[in-house]
Amino acid sequence: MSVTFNKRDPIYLQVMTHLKKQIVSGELKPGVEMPSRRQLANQLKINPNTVQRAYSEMEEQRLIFTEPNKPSRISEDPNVLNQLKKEWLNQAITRFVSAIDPIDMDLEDLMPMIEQELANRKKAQK
Amino acid sequence: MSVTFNKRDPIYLQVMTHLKKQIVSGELKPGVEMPSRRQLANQLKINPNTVQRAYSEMEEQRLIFTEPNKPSRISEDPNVLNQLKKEWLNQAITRFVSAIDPIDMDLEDLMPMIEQELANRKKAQK
DNA sequence: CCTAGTGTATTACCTGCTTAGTACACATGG
DNA sequence: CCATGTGTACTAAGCAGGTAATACACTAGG
Repeated sequence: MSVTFNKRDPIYLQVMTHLKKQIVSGELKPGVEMPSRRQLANQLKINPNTVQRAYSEMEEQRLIFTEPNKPSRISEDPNVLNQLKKEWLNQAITRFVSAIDPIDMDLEDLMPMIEQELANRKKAQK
Repeated sequence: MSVTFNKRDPIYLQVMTHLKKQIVSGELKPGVEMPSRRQLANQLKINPNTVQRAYSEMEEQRLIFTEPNKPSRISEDPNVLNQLKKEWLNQAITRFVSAIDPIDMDLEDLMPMIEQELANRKKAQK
């Protein structure tokens, strides 16, 4: 796992977003163990407290759960996971439409640009 | 002009985004006078310095220009304006694709949701 | 002339984020 | 039994960025 942080947003939020993305994509499956706070902090070159903040907020959102003295794990509750995907998708669309709205272009003309960008991503992935 | 600010992002950035949006949409036409720093600040219930910061950054980006002791005005340079639209569109698509990428859905299935959201916006606009 | 309105500049304050340093309870493996 | 690794909690410090208060130079209009 590697993340490139921007300077604007708080690190703990970027970590959360990164993890949520992995949950949505299925990279992080329900029930799977998360890296420990200290491990992840070491890996990302950040402070363990910052990871802790990300984790504890995700725990509040029921996305992960922690049994005493054991590594945190991804939630297995289908409701929670579906809700996450739902909100993730919803936010993506809302933001996109909000950005696209002031532009004088039809949706049909945007499609090819989106497909182009999707293709670029797959290319860069390998 | 009215804006609803979120608490996370700096106000001056939100003001910039708001103004850029208006430029992109054509609400703010080239050469038109901007509201004065104090006026806009008063209207948005924020500090004049915050507006000043937004304005001066937009001036650096050549989106507005200011003759001494006169209200700032929207740029009339077609290159600058086209560049803005280009970047705006580009960013919208990049962000959207980045958000949509981890989701296991085809573009065809997303289209109706986008159109739905677009319709909602027009409805709420009036 | 002088008041009110421009833009501009400087300074100080304040909040939030990050880091660091400890400390504690508990479980596990050697 | 003990060393190590979990999660958790608390405090302190510092840093950076955003915001606010104030003052200044200039212009236009009454």
